[in-house]
Amino acid sequence: MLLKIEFESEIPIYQQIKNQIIQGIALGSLLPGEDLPSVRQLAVDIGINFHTVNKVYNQLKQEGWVVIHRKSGVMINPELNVEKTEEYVEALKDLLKITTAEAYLRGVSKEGFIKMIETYYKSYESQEGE
Amino acid sequence: MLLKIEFESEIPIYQQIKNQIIQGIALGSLLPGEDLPSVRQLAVDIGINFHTVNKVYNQLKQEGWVVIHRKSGVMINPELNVEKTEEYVEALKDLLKITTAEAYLRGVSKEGFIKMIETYYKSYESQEGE
Amino acid sequence: MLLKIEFESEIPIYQQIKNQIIQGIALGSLLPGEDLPSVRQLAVDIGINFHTVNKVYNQLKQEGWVVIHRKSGVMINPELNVEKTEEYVEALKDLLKITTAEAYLRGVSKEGFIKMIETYYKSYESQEGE
Amino acid sequence: MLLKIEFESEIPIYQQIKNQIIQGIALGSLLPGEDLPSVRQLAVDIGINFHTVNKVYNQLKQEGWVVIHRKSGVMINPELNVEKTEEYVEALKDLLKITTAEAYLRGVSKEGFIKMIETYYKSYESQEGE
DNA sequence: GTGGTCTAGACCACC
DNA sequence: GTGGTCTAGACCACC
Repeated sequence: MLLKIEFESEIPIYQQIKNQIIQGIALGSLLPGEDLPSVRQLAVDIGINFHTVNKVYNQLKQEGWVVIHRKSGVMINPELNVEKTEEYVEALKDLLKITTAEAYLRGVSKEGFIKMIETYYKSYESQEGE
Repeated sequence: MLLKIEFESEIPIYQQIKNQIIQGIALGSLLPGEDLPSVRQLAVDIGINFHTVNKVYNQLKQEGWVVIHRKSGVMINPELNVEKTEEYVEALKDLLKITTAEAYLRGVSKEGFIKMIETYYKSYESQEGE
Repeated sequence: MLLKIEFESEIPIYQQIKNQIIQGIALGSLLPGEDLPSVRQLAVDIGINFHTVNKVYNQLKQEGWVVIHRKSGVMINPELNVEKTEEYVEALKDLLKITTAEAYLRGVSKEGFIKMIETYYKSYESQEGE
Repeated sequence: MLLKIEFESEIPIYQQIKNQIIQGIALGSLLPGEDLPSVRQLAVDIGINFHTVNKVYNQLKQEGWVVIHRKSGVMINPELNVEKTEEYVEALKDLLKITTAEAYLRGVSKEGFIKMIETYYKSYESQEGE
């Protein structure tokens, strides 16, 4: 698990970490039940304050991606308790609505857009059953 | 052009306005060359500070969506000077990467995801040539 | 809205604040749509650090009790988006199981226990329809 | 006496053990005068540090649930020296106040709440006189 | 003026 | 050694 943080990015550091962990799970490079570095260790590795990592882990816990154990630290939730809630789908639709609008106007073809989606989905699905 | 602002949303108001204007262009409800309300008029209509509208218009101009004339106000850029820059495509890919990862893990099928994309694209393409 | 914090309590300050806000909602002393003090103001009022209040408000938001608006601050969620999820009911049962066990052994009668429950429920229901 | 510890739970392990022993007494599966496993034995059985078990037993002794003899080990207090102290009742009330408030707001009816209480009490009372 | 992010450091509970 | 809580203070985005 290698995290690449862009400190100059407008995306907050804690969000970048969250994103990469969720992507790691989708890609299969982080498996359910797998340990994550401790709050303090990851902070040192990345070179940030441990509170920032703490915030990430707590949000991931709240959303069902990880479980936190006082003793043994943090691990990817063995039962990945995340769902396709109505709320989530609505937020996804809103995001895609504006994203496709701009993409369309900038000349990204429907086919090109869908091709990207398929590429990413394939990279996740290729992990299944392994 | 009717803007619906959700004041409780976590999306900044200026971003909501930008999004809806870009979507309006994609949907054909805002046509190239069409006038937009003045900064002060729109601010009053929505009930926000006119500095916020000012910021929106300036960003839209910066990105090539609108042109601003001191005399005649703001209009949708007749030549829609927006492009599929490498920078834009990279940002789009990054966004889709994390978005598809979470969607996949939450049980949104590739087909379901693509269907959403197609629906939105159709709503934009149906405006073409009119 | 008057908060009474016990600084010597073993219950964390942020938890005490959360509890009292939820109770305030149940008692009708905090109404949906009502403004809460700003993060910094409440911190000053109580005499604690604003980060502690921030944590409270963010958790309350996450659980659907309040909405946070960057400009106008925090208010009780007008639509109180909290539900009787299976997860919640399970946690409630677990809590009541151990609580009743100890109460029973310490000589709290079933009737006495239920009387307490009824008293609290009445205090909440008496607010309905007002 | 079978203890089920959830290591991923946010409830501390020592608290889980305490809870289950108290519930065992209430349910009659642990009888006054009955021997408990030795500190080291229980620690091995559960797979935890023996200091944790030590802490549990000492707290249970402190509260009057068990007696500890250096020679004969730990047993459920034959005289169950626990009482309905004012302090205990106050803490119970505080707990029920916040618990009912949230339950009420999440749509747990008074009747449903009381039904749960009655179920648990019945499971304890059915042991009486045996 | 409002909340959001990040840093820094102290002390604590659990194990 | 692990995470949890709280304080303190800086700087930022939004409005």
